[in-house]
Amino acid sequence: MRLELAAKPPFSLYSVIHSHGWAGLAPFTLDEENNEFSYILALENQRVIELIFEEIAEGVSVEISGPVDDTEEKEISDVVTWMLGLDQDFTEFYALVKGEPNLQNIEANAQGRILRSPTLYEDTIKTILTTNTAWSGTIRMVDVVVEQFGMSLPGSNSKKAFPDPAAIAATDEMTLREKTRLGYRSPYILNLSREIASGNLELESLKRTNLPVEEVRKILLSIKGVGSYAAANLLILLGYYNYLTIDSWALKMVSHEWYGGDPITPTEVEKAFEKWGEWKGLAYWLWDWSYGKG
DNA sequence: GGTAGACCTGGACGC
DNA sequence: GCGTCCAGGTCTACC
Repeated sequence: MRLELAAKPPFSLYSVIHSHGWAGLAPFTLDEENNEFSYILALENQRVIELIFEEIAEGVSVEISGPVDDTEEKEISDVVTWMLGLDQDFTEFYALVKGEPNLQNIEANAQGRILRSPTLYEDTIKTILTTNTAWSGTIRMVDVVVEQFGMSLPGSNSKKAFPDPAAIAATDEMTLREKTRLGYRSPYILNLSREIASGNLELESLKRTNLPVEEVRKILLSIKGVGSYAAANLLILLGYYNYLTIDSWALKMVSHEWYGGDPITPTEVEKAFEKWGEWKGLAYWLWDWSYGKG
């Protein structure tokens, strides 16, 4: 079955896919050579399907593995709209950054949407697995979590969906450590899964809350394993751009760009992007780091 | 409120 | 081969 969904213009599936490294993490699959981008999704009724995305003039088309009923179609439509940010509007941001050399062509390339997972739970796990490790380590850890705890796509042993909180909550820390080699991150992942599975933490409600950004950040920071960097990353995925994802890379880039390579602190990074106000997180995210490119 | 030091793991690097 | 270092941070104890 094929589903066509409209996006607020301008839209570029390529820009969403390449907005950060998420497209390279399971259960996303990105085949640049054959121009194929897909995701294995577990529906609320526990049915596992594959979604293959393709850009069309109005937005995106989604090829779904097998027939779906009306309820499933509505769920898929909502999930894809969230993942690709089809309803997001960056008009104000484009107007604000017009004329900034390091943010040129942002509107022409339809940049601004950041690829999301279907659930904030999945994005939180993945964000925790990016901390204090190389990117290759993140790929390995996400792979093994999906492989060990995800449900299989019917007819395929290799294609699996991202596990729901209950699937991980049911295990114990020793087993999780042995199966996944997540190291000290294991208790963080287990704790988060159990809090959500038990109903103590309604993480997904943050996707549609009216709470001020500071309150949302406090909730995110209350999760073990989520510090200032991880919280800023999740806030950007949620559509709040008030905080910067200040990691070791940010310190290196800003030091080179504005401080002659001298050692700096997060305060200097904040100062460097203060002028972009509530859009500063996105301005930092999309900044053209000539040093980094070299 | 600020800051060392420890933390799992696996890949890169030097010898 | 083997040992050491460290990577897109966070937590905790201590001051």
